[in-house]
Formats: sequence, structure tokens, C-alpha cells
Amino acid sequence: MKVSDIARQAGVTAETVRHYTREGLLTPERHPENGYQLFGQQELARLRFIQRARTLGFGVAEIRDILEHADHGDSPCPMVRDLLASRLPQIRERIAELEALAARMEQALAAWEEMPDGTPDGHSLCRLIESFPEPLNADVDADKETR
Amino acid sequence: MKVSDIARQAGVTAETVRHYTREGLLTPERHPENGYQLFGQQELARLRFIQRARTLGFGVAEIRDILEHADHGDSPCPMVRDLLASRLPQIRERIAELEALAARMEQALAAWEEMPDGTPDGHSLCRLIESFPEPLNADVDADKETR
DNA sequence: CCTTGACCTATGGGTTACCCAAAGGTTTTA
DNA sequence: TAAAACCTTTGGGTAACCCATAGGTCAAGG
Repeated sequence: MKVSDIARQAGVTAETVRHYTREGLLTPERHPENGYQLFGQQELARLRFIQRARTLGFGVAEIRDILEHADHGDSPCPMVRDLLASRLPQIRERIAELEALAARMEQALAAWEEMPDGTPDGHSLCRLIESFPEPLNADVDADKETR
Repeated sequence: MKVSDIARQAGVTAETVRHYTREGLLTPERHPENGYQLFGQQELARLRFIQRARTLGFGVAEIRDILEHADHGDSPCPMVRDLLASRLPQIRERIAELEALAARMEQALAAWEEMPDGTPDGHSLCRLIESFPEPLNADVDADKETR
């Protein structure tokens, strides 16, 4: 199998496969003559494993560690459980942040229904934004990479 | 006011202020002799405006556009409303993704209570992960940059 | 007056998980 | 056999900062 073959079978792009290979999660053989990467069934299983791990929230570096453990014959399961258990509260926190953000956005949209568009006058740039509560110096960056 | 003064007053780091300055959101004067950045009350107000906009989910590039509109004497309010209205559904979608992720994580943790840690045997790397439903080729990357 | 510590500057690299373009070699197909 | 399709590596982009480095500046105490 070449790159795009395994990619198609797993439902990812060839670029993603190359990315995992660069990161050491996949270790294809090389065709001795043309240098093409050659993947077998084992690599396909590995790729599917990676996908499942990704859907569980594991990062690429973590998956690499998990795979290395397994390749050494060690069970990665305890590590997997620990990672998952420690990550879950962070996800919940993130959800709460986003819900707060959505609530602020809705509140803004609702309030602005009955507020005139003001032309910037040196004291105000956009009342729609300035009428908002001052950030509490801690939740300012509470929505990193939302966009 | 120097960089760290305005930063303190707004509750952000000096690095953040420098970042906004580099991105053109703040345009401090320069001390002619030592090249230090000098901020006045107007810049402080601008910085606070930026913070409010950030808590509403606007990106730095968008805020720059908003500020430029205002600086040209145009009301940025309609733009602000449109941006907000178009972003809200994306936030909701993201929340739904994260909730699905949290549910998968909890389901995994629960199921693994009664599953033995297996040693990798060539057919299985980690059953805890492999016992999971195959990603549907679309939600694989549904949780980008969660970590 | 001078030293020290706190602060300033600009530059460049790191973070995350990929995506994309370019330049050039290879394989497949019509 | 020539074009289409695919392969390779390299390098740059994404978002919003954070951090390290090297070197200049300033305020206060001895």
C-alpha cells in the first residue's frame, strides 16, 4: 500500500498519514528503488488505533508514547486510564467556558436589538462592546483558540 | 505609562501588550531618547476595549478591523453584530463536540473498570482503546486542539 | 557616584495537528 | 509516448500568545 491507499482505507488524507509518519507514529518500509513509503496491514491497524485514540481526546505525542509502550511489550492501559481521567475535568471546564461565552454572545445580541449604532466619537468606539462588563482579569483568555 | 504599567492596569501581561502593538491594535508613541513605548489614557481605554471584545469571542484580526473602522469614523457596530451572529452557531457546535467527547471519555472509563489490562500481543495494542467504536470518518478530528 | 535589580528593546523559536504550495521524480493510463 | 495522477522533501501558514536571549536603560540605596 502506498500513502494514499492507506489514507483512503482509514478515511484520512495522505497528508495526515505523512504527518503521523514524521511524528514517528507510523514506520512504513521504503521501496528500495523509488523511495515510496510502503504500508502493510499492521500499519493500517495502527492507523485505526490512532484514530480511535484521537476521538478519545489523546494528542499525537501521547499516542506516540502509548504506542512505544506497547511496542516494548508493556501494557499502556494504566497510562491510558490516567491520561483520560486527568483530562476529563479539563474538558468539562472548557465546556463551561464555552457555554459562558455563548451566553455572553446571546446576551449581547439581545441587548443590541434595542440599542442604536453609534458613530465613534472619541469617547466611545462601539457602545455595543463597551457596554459589556469589564473582564475580571482571569477569564479574559478563557476562550483560547475558539476561532 | 510604560508597557508594564498599562499591562498591570488592564490585568494582562506586558507580553500581551507588546503582541497587540505588533499586531497594530495599539499604537503607542515612542520616547525619542530611549525608544520605550509610551501609552496614554486613550491606549488604556483601547486595551480595555480589546479585552471586552476578546471575552465576546472576537479574534485579534477581527478586533483590528473593528478598531480601524472606528478610527475612520465609521460605526463598526453592524460588523460586530454580524460577526457575533455568524460565530454563535460555531460555538454551539463546538460545545456539542466537546460534550460528545466527554461522554466518550466517561463511557470508556466506566467500561474499563471491568476490563483487564492486556499486554500487547501483536493483535491488540490496548483493548481499552481498541474496543472503541470505529470513527465514522468525519468526527475523527472533531476535537481539534482540545489538549 | 556607582552598583544592583528591575525594566526596556528586538529577534527568534515554541505551542497543536495538521494543510498547502512548490519543485522535481515516478507510475499509470489512454 | 505523453499526459495525468501520484510520489518525494522542504518550508511556510494557522491563533494568540509565552519564553529565552542579548544587550541597553532607569531608579534607588550605600
